[in-house]
Amino acid sequence: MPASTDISTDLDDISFLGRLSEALSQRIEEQTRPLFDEAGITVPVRSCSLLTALVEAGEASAADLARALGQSHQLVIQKCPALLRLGLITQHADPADARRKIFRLTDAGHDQLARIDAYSVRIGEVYRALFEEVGDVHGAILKALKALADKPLSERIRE
Amino acid sequence: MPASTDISTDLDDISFLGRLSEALSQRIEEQTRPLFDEAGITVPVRSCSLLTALVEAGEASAADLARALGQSHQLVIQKCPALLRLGLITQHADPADARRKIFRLTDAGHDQLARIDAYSVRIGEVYRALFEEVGDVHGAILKALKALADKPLSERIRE
DNA sequence: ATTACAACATATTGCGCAATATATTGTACG
DNA sequence: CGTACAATATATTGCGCAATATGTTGTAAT
Repeated sequence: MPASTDISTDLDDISFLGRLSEALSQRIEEQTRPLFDEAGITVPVRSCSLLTALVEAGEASAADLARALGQSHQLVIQKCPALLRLGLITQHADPADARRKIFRLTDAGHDQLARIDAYSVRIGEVYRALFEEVGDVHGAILKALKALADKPLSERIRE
Repeated sequence: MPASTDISTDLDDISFLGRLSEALSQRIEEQTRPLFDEAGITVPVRSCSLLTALVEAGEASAADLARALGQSHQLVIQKCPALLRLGLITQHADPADARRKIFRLTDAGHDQLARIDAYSVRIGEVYRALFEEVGDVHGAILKALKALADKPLSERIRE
């Protein structure tokens, strides 16, 4: 838990938006972890999407998962050991390609995914209600990301 | 730079909002650093507010700065060595209280702050324009933070 | 005065991620 | 063929932060 929940609203602070969105990210993760614990979900919050991608693919290499998730290959590789340790996935050599190592969900992994699925319905409702309360954070952030990708700050500042 | 700029828009992904806001935070920092370099600003993007707080206080201990910034005391302590190395601040023992160590801005620190100040005007304009383009991300995130502080996910999910 | 406690600074450790480097294996082209 | 290159996995390192633990110094209560 952060030492304070006070967030500067000062526009003069150059990095304000970065710090704001980081604060939001932290608060969400903070509040999600205990809920997961309560629901018997041991999966790291940030690896849920990895498991989802894996169950959809049936089996996949780290590189496959990275492509499916839009994450870096190294990041996937770094997440997998924890999931192996938790017994949620297994790793096998690919007989057809000695470079690849294939991941599969274990029964425990499927069980966890089922719990997550059951949970995600409810959580989706909560977020939708939150959005109605405070405005479409989701959409606004997406638009901001797209805008910054299309025209970076370096361009914007020269106009 | 992240391997991909693709962001999942899937509401079913439980941690989607956290990952979205983190992505935004990263993109902003990514794009801000080169601008700083170009403007001769060596200050770590995330320490700008620390310098600002210090110049406003004149002199301050780490605990003072933490209170002013709403950050944890330890975080301030961890940031200061880099600023000392950059020659932007100095550290002195407090003659009145042997527990405290007092930080002050150096001339180089003031110079950096002046550059940042000059920059922050322009950058404020850019952000305001961005908000008009994509909606009030700033305000939406603030509202979401406040809403989650007032009523955490754990409460919301039980309704 | 002594004792307990609060405030402060600091070190250590761990987490999640990025960046870089390296090694291995497959593929395509000369 | 063999040589260059692409793809894959992995280790190492560094950054920014949180959490925890420790030691020191001031303060207040008895």
